[in-house]
Amino acid sequence: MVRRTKEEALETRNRILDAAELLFLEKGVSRTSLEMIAAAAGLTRGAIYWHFRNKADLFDAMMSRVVLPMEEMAARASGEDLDDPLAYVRGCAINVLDHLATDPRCQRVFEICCHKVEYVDEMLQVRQRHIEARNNCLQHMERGLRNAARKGLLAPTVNPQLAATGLHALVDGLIMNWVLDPKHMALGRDATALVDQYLDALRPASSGAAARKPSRRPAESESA
Amino acid sequence: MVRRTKEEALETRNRILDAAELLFLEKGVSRTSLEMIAAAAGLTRGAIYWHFRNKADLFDAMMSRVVLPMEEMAARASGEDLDDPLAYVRGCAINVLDHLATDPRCQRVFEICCHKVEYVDEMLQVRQRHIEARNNCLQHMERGLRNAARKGLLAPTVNPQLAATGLHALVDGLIMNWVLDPKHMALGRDATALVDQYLDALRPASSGAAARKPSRRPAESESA
DNA sequence: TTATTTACATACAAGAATGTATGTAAAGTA
DNA sequence: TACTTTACATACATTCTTGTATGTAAATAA
Repeated sequence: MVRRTKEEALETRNRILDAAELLFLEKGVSRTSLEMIAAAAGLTRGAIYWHFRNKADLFDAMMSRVVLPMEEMAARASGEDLDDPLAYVRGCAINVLDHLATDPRCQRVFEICCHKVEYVDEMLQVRQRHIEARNNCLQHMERGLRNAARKGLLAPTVNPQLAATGLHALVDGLIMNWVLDPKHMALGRDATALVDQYLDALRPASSGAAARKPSRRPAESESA
Repeated sequence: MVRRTKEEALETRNRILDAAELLFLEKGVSRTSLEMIAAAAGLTRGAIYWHFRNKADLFDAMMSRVVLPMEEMAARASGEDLDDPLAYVRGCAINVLDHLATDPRCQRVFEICCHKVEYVDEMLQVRQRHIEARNNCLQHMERGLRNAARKGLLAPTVNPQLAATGLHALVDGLIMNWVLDPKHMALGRDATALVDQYLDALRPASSGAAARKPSRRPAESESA
């Protein structure tokens, strides 16, 4: 057998992850054998066991290719020192939705982790990671909204914690529903309007919607 | 072997479904063998194959015990002729959340269909059923909001279709997040406030929040 | 009462997946 | 150059699971 150089080995690793991604998407994680993945990548199971401890480890690596960049993105944007915390929160929400709407790999992996895997045993740690990422996201949002409230950018009746929970649930719900059935709704088109609609409602009556940058309004449905 | 009467057979069937529900929750659907389910119900696989064609059929029956009542509930409430369509929409959203928050079987089954099953092959029909139920729910909501708009209960800037999408995503997101980590948030407590916060934002500026029945506001977080 | 069907239990056949152990040729290293 | 390690491939043993076929005793029907 021709032994590969380090670069080629890394390429092999990525070929494995690519093959796994497609097969997980099509067959589900538990019905995809390592044999199938190896064959799809033009290898044998030996190669997979060299690069990964087992299927859970492989799954984790596949997830990381998509999740790590997003977590880093979230970590970089502290949003503490911005003079418009609401714009930061808005950017967070819209960035995620836009990224999902435009990146095919992100779409595949989201579909897999939403509908093609069972969170039991070793997979529970993936779920735990999801929970922690969510809590982190919620904290960022709540802090942003709290800052906004302090600057008088929110109506005094608004509870920042509740508003953060609501906004996060809205974005999460949009993601889930779009992943469930992408052709039912134009995520890239409506996402901005939906987030803005939610955020506008939090603003004090005086400022209205004028405080943010304009966004396209989606066309009214043609049904009666 | 003592052959059972019809009632006893139906009891057996329910025992199988109960056992499956608990095992699916604990082990995930694909890692739960029919042998395990049979043993947990004090039976053998023969009994399961008598009552169900295969695991997918059993899973479907388990889902139906929870989903059928909810679908019937949704079907009964047309909401067409109510003089307050907004109250109908509000009731829809809050009922689902309340039901989830109080019914343990609903909680288990939601957890299973959200995180313990892979939607591939035969399971795809379960997913399709989910999509159709969602579309139906969205239609009801949109019609309710459209009626509300006609009666001047909504601000003229509100797009009923978009608002329905948003409200549904909000409720869906709340469900998903609560199922993901029930102890992180008090669904029964905050659900009402979150739905009301969303719906209040849709009302014309004049009517404000006074148009609906009062609801408890959750306590402000104690953090700085 | 006899015959039939029901509601299961038991037995069988057969594949499929995993983990590990071992083989191997080339890349890297001293 | 000789040795070691890398990056895989191959082979093996074992365990699970499914579907079906068949057995059977009691309930039900005629």
